[in-house]
Amino acid sequence: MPELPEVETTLRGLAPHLSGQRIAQVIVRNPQLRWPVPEQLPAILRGQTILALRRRAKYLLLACDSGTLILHLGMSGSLRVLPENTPPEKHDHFDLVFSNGTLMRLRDPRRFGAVLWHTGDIALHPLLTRLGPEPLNDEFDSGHLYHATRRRSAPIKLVIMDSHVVVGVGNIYANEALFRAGIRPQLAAGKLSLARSGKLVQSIRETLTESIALGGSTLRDFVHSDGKPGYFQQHYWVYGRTGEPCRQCGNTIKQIKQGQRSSFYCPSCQK
DNA sequence: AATCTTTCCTGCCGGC
DNA sequence: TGCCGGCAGGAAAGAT
Repeated sequence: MPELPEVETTLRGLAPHLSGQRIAQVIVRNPQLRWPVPEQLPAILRGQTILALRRRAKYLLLACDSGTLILHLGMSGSLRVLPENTPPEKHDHFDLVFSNGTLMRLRDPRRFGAVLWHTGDIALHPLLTRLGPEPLNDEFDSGHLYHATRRRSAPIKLVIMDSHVVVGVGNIYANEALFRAGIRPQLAAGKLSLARSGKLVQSIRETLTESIALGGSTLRDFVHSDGKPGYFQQHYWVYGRTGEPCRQCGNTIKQIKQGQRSSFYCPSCQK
């Protein structure tokens, strides 16, 4: 499911096909996503050029002539570039059709994704203003995490998944990063030492960076792909491995529930 | 029927 | 008393 590495991979796959393209037509087959796709959007976007693409948290931002198109993949969304006459399938809700004969198509079976439009400074959009730092930027460091966790009784796993603390850490990578850092998911965040904050920051960075690198290998198939772009198999240390032996020490991986989500950890490697 | 995925929102609680 | 932040729980759709 789209976590930050998948979104970053999608961005890198889309960028060469979309930047500089003129939008000839916008097709909204089902506007009922997480929020309704703005009714005026097709009229607004027609004739505009995509100037640049970037990512903030798990939002894809397409800068156009008069504003920014905001895309979110939710839990099940995917984007791909196709020839413009490609027939849509059941969950294909939104197309940007370009004047070069291609289109960008959003498929989202569970419809928790979003297509929104913002004029003016994109950093001021309500969804973006209160976000914490990007996990791969320098401002996300041991001091930041240490300060963000002081006097917090919530489990550390929930705090690193809090987008006000740091963006882009979803359930899979939260579990993997905590294993890598040797920290139990249920540790009260306020009890994390400065040194362990640094270790966790580094672990989050490495976990995401390795996953993005893995995703890069799928870029070749981005256009005309039948598979899900940016969705790749990988070798998890703990995620989904309940009852299996720890790859590091051989003890049994445990599963618990935190904030209605599954957490996985090795009771001997993580303290 | 339960589970999984993201993230915003509601409501309760305690502190000042 | 009112406001604030922290936190738990709930909600959305569909495949399995």
